[in-house]
Amino acid sequence: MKIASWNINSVRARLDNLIAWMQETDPDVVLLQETKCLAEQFPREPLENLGYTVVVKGQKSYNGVAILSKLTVEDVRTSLPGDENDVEARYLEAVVGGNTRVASLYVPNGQEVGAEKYFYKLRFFERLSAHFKDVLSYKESFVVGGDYNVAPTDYDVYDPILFKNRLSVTPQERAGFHSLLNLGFQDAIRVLYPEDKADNTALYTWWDYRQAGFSKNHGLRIDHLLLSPQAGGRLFEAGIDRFVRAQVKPSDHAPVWCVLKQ
DNA sequence: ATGGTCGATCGTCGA
Repeated sequence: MKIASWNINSVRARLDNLIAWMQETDPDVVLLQETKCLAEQFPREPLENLGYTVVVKGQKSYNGVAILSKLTVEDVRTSLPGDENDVEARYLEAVVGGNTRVASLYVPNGQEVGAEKYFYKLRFFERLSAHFKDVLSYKESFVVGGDYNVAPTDYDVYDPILFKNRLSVTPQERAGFHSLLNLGFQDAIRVLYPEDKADNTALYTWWDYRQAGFSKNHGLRIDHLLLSPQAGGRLFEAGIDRFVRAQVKPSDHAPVWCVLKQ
């Protein structure tokens, strides 16, 4: 089972890129973030024509997450518990293929360290921890793919000195991400590409559109696939489809994917 | 250096 996650930065602006990438890489399940449209504006039909069931949590202009699956889809959940006043479309969960629960996650960017949105981001991690504590008690494997907007360590940052205490790398944000690992999740990329052995500059998933970030490889690793212990035991392969970021009219993020046995 | 480049939407916000 191949599961891929991609912050697409508008599914309507990027539909051709999405279809070409899916035809080339043939994932069973795709987790999308920043689809940036209402559910009724989502381009379902061309994706259904490729053989995928399409599940959407939409929002006008901002955010938006989706799950595309060639496998059966059951038990869909469309929001993250813990704040009934939060209407932002950032979380979608479903069971695919009967034995694997997946979630498409778009953690708040945080805007600026200390801003109101920054604290919303930190609270969002607390809500994720509380919800995942529950989900990890279920029988099926659980894979959470998405844009976490956190570079977990300095190995995930092209210039750690420049980035010191900036958004996405503050100790508080990293603690939020790490609290998920402490629940028992594994970071799929780091299981197969450990920090001390890998070419960490090849593992970035986001590059700023501005100042030619991609051509200079000024990147961050902020998109992740977290695997429950059961899912971790099935891990066979993982990678980042960096070539997608080099194409015409790209998203500022590259997809991250993993293959689980069975 | 407080810029720069995108997308949604159409002046400006969010990233």
